[in-house]
Amino acid sequence: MKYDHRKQEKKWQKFWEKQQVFRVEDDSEKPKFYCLDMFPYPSGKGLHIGHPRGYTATDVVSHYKRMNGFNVLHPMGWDAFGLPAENYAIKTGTHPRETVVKNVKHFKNQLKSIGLGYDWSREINTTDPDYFKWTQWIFLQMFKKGLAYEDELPINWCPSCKTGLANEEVVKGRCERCDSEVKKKDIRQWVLKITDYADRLLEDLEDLDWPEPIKEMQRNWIGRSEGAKINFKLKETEGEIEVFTTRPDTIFGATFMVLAPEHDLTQEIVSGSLEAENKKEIEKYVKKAHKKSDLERTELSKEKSGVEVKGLKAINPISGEEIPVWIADYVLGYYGYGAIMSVPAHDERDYEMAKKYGLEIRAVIEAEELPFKAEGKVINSNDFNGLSTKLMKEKIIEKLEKIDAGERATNYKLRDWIFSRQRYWGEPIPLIHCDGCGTVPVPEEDLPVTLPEVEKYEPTGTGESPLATIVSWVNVDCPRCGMEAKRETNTMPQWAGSCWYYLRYIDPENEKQLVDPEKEKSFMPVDLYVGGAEHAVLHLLYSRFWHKFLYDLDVASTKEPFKKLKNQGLIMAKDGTKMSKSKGNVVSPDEIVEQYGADVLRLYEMFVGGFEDEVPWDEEGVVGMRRFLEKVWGLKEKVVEKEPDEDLRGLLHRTIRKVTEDIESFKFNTAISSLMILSNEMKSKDKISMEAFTKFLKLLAPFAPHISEELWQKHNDGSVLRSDWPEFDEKLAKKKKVTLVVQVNGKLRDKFEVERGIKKEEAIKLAKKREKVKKGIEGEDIKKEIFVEDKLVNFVT
RNA sequence: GCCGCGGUGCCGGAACUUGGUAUACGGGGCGGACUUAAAAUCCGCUGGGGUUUUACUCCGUGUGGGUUCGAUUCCCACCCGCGGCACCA
Repeated sequence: MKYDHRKQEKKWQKFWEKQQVFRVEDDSEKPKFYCLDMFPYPSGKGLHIGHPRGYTATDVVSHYKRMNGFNVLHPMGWDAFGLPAENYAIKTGTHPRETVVKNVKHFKNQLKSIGLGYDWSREINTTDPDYFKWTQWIFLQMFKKGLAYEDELPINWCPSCKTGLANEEVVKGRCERCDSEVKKKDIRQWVLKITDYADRLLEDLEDLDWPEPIKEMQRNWIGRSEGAKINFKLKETEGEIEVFTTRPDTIFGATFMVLAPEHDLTQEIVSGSLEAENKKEIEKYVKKAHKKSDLERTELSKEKSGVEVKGLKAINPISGEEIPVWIADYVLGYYGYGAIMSVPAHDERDYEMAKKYGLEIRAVIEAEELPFKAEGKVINSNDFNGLSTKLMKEKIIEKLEKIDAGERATNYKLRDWIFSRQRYWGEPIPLIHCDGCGTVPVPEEDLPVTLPEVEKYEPTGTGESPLATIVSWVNVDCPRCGMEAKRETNTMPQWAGSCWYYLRYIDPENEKQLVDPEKEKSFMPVDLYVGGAEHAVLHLLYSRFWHKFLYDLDVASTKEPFKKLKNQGLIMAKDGTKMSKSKGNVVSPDEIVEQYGADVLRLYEMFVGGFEDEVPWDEEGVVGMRRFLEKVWGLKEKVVEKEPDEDLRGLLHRTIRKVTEDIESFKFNTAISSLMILSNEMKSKDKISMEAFTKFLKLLAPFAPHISEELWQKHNDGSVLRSDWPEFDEKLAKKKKVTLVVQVNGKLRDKFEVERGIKKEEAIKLAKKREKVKKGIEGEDIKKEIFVEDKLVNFVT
C-alpha cells in the first residue's frame, strides 16, 4: 500500500505539539544548543520556496542535537515592521496591524505544514508593544550614553519610499528596497554612533565561525586604514588643511592639495570669508558638484575635474615647499578630512588629475613606470633618500609628531548609522523635544511609546513622518519640567527590531527586564545562525553593533551574538534564472506539500545541492525523493524481530558514521545519498533486522520526520525525535574486504578483492600473478614497487 | 580595477579536508517485464572515441605548463561564469 502523506503528516504534527516534543527547558541538566533562523518578514505573498531551505537545515540540526542529548532552543518569530504592510495600508486603508496578524497566521500555518519543530511557546513579534518596549529601551540607553545623536547632514533620500536611508541600504546608488535612484536631501536625522564600535566590530570578526565572504564584506565595509593625519598650513593667511594619508612616506611627492566641494574651506571661499582670485569660477564648480547625486559622481568618474583656488598656497610641513590648492569632486567630503595631499607619481587618481591640468608629477619612490603604487626605495626626499618606504613612513610620522604638524591616525569607511525613518509603521523614537530642556528621553516607566491611530498612512514626503500630523499624540508635557513639549515623530528603521530579537526568545514573557541575566547566560551565544547572505552588511552588522552595546551594559554576557553562521544558497527557477511572478515560474511550497508531502519538500531542498550553493528547482527531481520514501515505506514488510544480518551491519555503521559527520558539517545532500544507498541495500534483502531498521529510521528522522515517526511508532513508544541518536562502531564500519587497484606507471591495469590489512609482499605477489598486469610488466625492468595499504599497488618500469 | 566563490556525464551534483578505482546518489534517456493500453512499479544499460566487437585499447574533471611513480585534488600562468566592493586618499 502506498504511503499516504496527507493523512500521516497532519497526525504526527498534532502528536508532536501535544507531546511538546520541541519544548526547550529553562532549567536543564543537559548542555544547551541554541539553533536560530533569521526570522521572516511576514509578507502577504506567503512563504517563498527558498524559506524552507534554511528552516529545514536548522530543523535537521535541532533534531540531531536533541537526539544527541542537548537541550535545544529552536524558536521562531516575526520581523513585522516595514514598508509592505504600510504601503498596503495606504492603498486599502487596512491598518498594518491587521495585515500583520493575518499574514503571521498564514505563515505560521505554512511553517507547521512543513513539520518544522519550533518551540512556539517562545514566539515573538517585533510589532508587539511588549516587544518593542525593549527596542525603545535600548535606544534610550544609547541616547543616554551619547551614542544616538541628532544631525542635519545631506543624507540618502529615497523619493519613492519617501524616507531617509542608511548607507548600508543604498546599493549602487539605488534604494535597496525599491531600486529608485537615491537623492541627497538635508533633513534632521537621528544617527547611531556605530563608528565608536568600528575597531571591535572588525577585530572580533576573527574568532567567529562565519563564512569567509561575509567576514570579508564586513571588513571591507568597516574599511580600516592606517596612516597619518598631516596639517598643511596656509600661506599668508590663518588656517590649515588637515589631510589623512596612508602614504606619509610620499610626502615629498605632494605637488598640490585637493579639497572636496563640501570642505569647510571651500565653503569659506564660496561665502567670501576666504579670498580667492577666481571666486566666481569656484562657486560655479561647487554648485555643479553639489547637484550631482552620489551615483552621478561615481558614474562620471572616468574623467577628473577640478578648479584651482588661485592665490591660495599650502605649505608642506616637512619640506617647507609651497604648493597650489585645488577643489575637485573626486575627493569625498565624508571620508577622512575631506581633503588630500595629492601625490600624482604614486596614486592613480592624483596622476589622472595632474595629467589633465598639467600639474607637476614628481617621483619619490624608485619606479620604472608612473604611477607607481607599491613599496620601494625613497628618492627625491632630501635627507630621507635611500630609505625603504616602510621605514620612511615611521620616520615621517616621528618627525610630524615632533614638530606638531601631524600624528599617526586610523580612518574608516564605515559611517554612522542613519537611524530615523519618516514613515508610520515602525517603532516610535522615544524622545520628547522641549524648548526649555532640549531633547528629553521618555521615562522608562512610560515605555512603550505606542503608535497613534492615524487616518492617513501616507508619508508627507517633506521629511516629516505622518505621525507629525497627529497633534493629540505629538503634544505632551515635558517629563522634566512639565511644560508643553513635542514628541519625536520619526520612527526606527526596519532593522531595529531584529538587532536583538535572539535575546528575547530566551525570556519572551519578562515584563521587568529585556532578558533575565541567568537565563541569558544559560542560552547565549546562538550556536548556529542560518539565513540569507543578503544581510551581510545590514542586519548582521547592525545586530553585532547592538549586541556589543548590550554587552557593555551587562545585559548580554557574550561579546558576539552568533557563534556560527551559515548562509543558504538561493533557489532559482529550473533554467537558473531568478523565480519571478512575471515569468510565471514561481514554485509555492504549499503545492509541493500538498502533492508530494512535507517530507519530500524537506528532502528535496536538502538533497538538491550544496547548502550554500545556488541551485535550480527541478520538479522532476522532486519525484525522486517521493520514490525514495515509497521504497522506505515498503521496507516495513521485511522487518523481522530477530535476524543477525551480518552483511548489512557494516554498511549500517558506515551510514551512521557518514550521516553523523555530514550533519555536523552541513553536507545534507550526501547524508541523504548515503541513506538512499542503505535503503537500496535493505530493499535487496529478504529480511531486515528490527535493530537495523530502527537505526535507519533514527537517521532518517531529522530529514523526513513524518514517515520516520509513522514507521517508528509501529514498534516503539514516544517520538523518534526524542530517541537517542545511534552510535557507530568503527570496527564494524570497516570493510573486511577491500578492492586493491593495480597500476603500471600510474595507469590502472587491474583490480581485485583482498582481505583488509594485507601486507605489501603478499599484495605484490598477488598483483604480479594477474594476467592484465603481466602483460604490462612483461619484459620490463621494474624499478619501483609502490604499495598503499588497502588501496593500491603501482609498478614503475 | 580590487576582493571572494566557482568551472566535473544529457541535467542537479559526488570524490578535493588527507594526491591513489573520476562521475557516488538523484533526475532524464534507452531497452525489457507487467498491462487490452497508458500511467505507476520493477529489472538492465547509459562519459567519448577506436577496433580484429564483447574483450581490449586510447582519450576524458575550463586552457596551458609544473611537481609526483601517480593530479579532479598541490603549485604557476591564463580563460570563462557568478557574487560583493568600487574615486575610501
